Amino acid sequence: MSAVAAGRRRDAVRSRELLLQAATGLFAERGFDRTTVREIAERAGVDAALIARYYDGKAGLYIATLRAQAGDGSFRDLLQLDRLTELLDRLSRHGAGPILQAAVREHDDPAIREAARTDLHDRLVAPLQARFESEGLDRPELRAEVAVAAFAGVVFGRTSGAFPELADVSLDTVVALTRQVLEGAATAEV
Amino acid sequence: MSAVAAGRRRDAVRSRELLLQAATGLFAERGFDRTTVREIAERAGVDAALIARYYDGKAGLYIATLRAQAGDGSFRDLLQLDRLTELLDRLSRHGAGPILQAAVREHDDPAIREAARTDLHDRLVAPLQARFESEGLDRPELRAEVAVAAFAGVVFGRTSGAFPELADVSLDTVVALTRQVLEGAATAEV
DNA sequence: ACATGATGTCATCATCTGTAGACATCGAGC
DNA sequence: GCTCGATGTCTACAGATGATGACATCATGT
Repeated sequence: MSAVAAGRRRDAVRSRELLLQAATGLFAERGFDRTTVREIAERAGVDAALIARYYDGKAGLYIATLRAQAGDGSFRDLLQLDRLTELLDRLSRHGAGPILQAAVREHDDPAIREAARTDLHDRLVAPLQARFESEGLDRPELRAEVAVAAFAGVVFGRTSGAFPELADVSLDTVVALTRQVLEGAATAEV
Repeated sequence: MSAVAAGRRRDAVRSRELLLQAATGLFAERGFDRTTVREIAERAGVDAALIARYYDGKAGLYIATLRAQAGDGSFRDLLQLDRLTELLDRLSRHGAGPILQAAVREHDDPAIREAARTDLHDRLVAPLQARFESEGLDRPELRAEVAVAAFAGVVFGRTSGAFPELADVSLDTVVALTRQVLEGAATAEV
């Protein structure tokens, strides 16, 4: 019988997937540094040594979660209301995720730095930049970067415990506020 | 001869001060977790064991740096141009510092969490809140929190390495952009 | 059925980190 | 000059962490 078709008790593909999902959740909740390979393995119900085997270590697994997230959504820009709403909702609930974390903290591992930087740019900065360009604004990339940075600040602020009001407010309200903050990056005279 | 008046070879006050300064710099550059007591001691030119003796451990030293910064500046709000300029300048140069770091990441130690939260509120949120109140805006505290969170995002974005344009741009330009971002939090309809 | 590669498990290592305590040395007051 | 508290230095420990390799077990093709 084909191994792929049957529900195998030993299934490398499945183990990889379990690790990837567990890692995605934990990295989003606690960040890269504060997450241990043993925690990931425990949540995945898998032995920790498999991280080294299948992902060449913790850093490789982190990059894999980046790559996985990279394909999960559209590339619409943050100023489209549904996009902003969806992102704020998901990120407030499950944690900021590896891409936004790169906006706020530099990683030690150069491979991680580069992968995160690329993803952040492609998924969040570039779409906004394109919009600003099409609107004829000057310095579109700079404006897009500022907007994404401010967006990251709001997202982290919602989960950091430092802003009680911001943490408790309704999604719609945060969306309205954040939208106006992003507009600020577009309308500033530079 | 009085011990305090003379330049003593053994001087606890001086050792404490050296540790505090070294810790302030390192915590700002790398954050709490990534800074080790041995690094702090080395930069201070002092033995690491003195951290435990004089500050009751790493967490105590961190809180001491918070307290020290708490008294170093005025309590003007971020929308005063000179205040915004001064802060953006300093934080871009020396790193975000412990207070803003609390805006973005939750600390493990409850004592640290509480101290950082209080300082963040008193020094940044409350002044903005007062301004918004005096302008007759609704939800002044929420607006102030959003503004500070966005501000933190911009500051971290400048040093995270993820935003090349933002990192390189002149101080005046960042100030103009950030100011408009903060205004967004004030003008949004909620 | 058997050989072989794939997959999983386990024990262990090397390193780093914060902390504590023993010990040494200095300096002020008598 | 001596004593004793203050200050500094050194070693070591206990826990955590990422990584590694040896070994066991399963599944597949023949």
